[in-house]
Amino acid sequence: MSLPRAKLIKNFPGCPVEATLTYLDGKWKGVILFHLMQGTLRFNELRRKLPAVTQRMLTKQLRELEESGLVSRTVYPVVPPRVEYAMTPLGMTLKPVIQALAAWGDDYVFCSPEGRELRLASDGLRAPAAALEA
Amino acid sequence: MSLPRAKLIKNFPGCPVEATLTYLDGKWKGVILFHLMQGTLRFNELRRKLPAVTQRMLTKQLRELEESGLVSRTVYPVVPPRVEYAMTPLGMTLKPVIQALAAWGDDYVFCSPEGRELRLASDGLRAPAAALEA
DNA sequence: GTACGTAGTACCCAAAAGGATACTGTAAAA
DNA sequence: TTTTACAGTATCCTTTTGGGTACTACGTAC
Repeated sequence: MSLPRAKLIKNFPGCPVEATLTYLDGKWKGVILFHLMQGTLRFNELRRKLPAVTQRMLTKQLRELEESGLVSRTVYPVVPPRVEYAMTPLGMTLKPVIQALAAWGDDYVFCSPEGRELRLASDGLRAPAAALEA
Repeated sequence: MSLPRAKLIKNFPGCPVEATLTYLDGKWKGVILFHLMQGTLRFNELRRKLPAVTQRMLTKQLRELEESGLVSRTVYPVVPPRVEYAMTPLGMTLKPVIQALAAWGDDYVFCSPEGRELRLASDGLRAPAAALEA
């Protein structure tokens, strides 16, 4: 039988947006994907890149990404253990999405230790990120 | 004093991605933004577009979007009440992000009543969304 | 013989998110 | 006279998420 996907999406308008967000959800998935985009990493390498996340949490998020099929986990049967995490081809298709998210964050979110703030470039004294690089 | 934003981001690599996700987080924000992108809506108009969400949840998500400055809420002092929700200029800057999310969802997420599934176009019998439209 | 690095699990707890249900007040329509 | 639409609140409850701490096994370096 054929898959009436288009019909389903018309019954749940906005579903594709929500659907994508479902896979990026979880406190650390965004950052993990961001880092893995730039290359394979071992468990503890990732851990060092995310000092704030606990071992338990990192494992959990990675398992979820693995289950979605966005990230692959390769175990080398050596001792001490060696486990490598990498983006799958499917995961790589997220690149434009991650880039869009990063670009918006760069331009409109002001990140400080006290919290986050959101504003239009024209609102404050601040120039957009592009201008800062110059 | 100048704002050392670039430095902060370098200390929290991946932060811009996470930062953006923070504002899209919440079970219904994606869909709400998706709909408001296409024009102003009254409370109950939105409600009808999202049959699955309760009144309490819709209110909560809208208040959060309002507090972020992404959505505006205009109350007309008439009876019965009339309240309109619209994207702010800041909210409108999210358009490319929402589009990227929607595009990816369209191409790689298969949405069915039983749940969601993720796959590469080449993996299954299914063609990418673009092909279906033809 | 003690400590370190590797990649995790197991167990417990607190906080946040989400959801069901019932209620409000006014005006117009049936 | 009862019902409907509007835009919510209030209260309570369940589920999910996130975090802290301790523990494992193995081999190597000190």
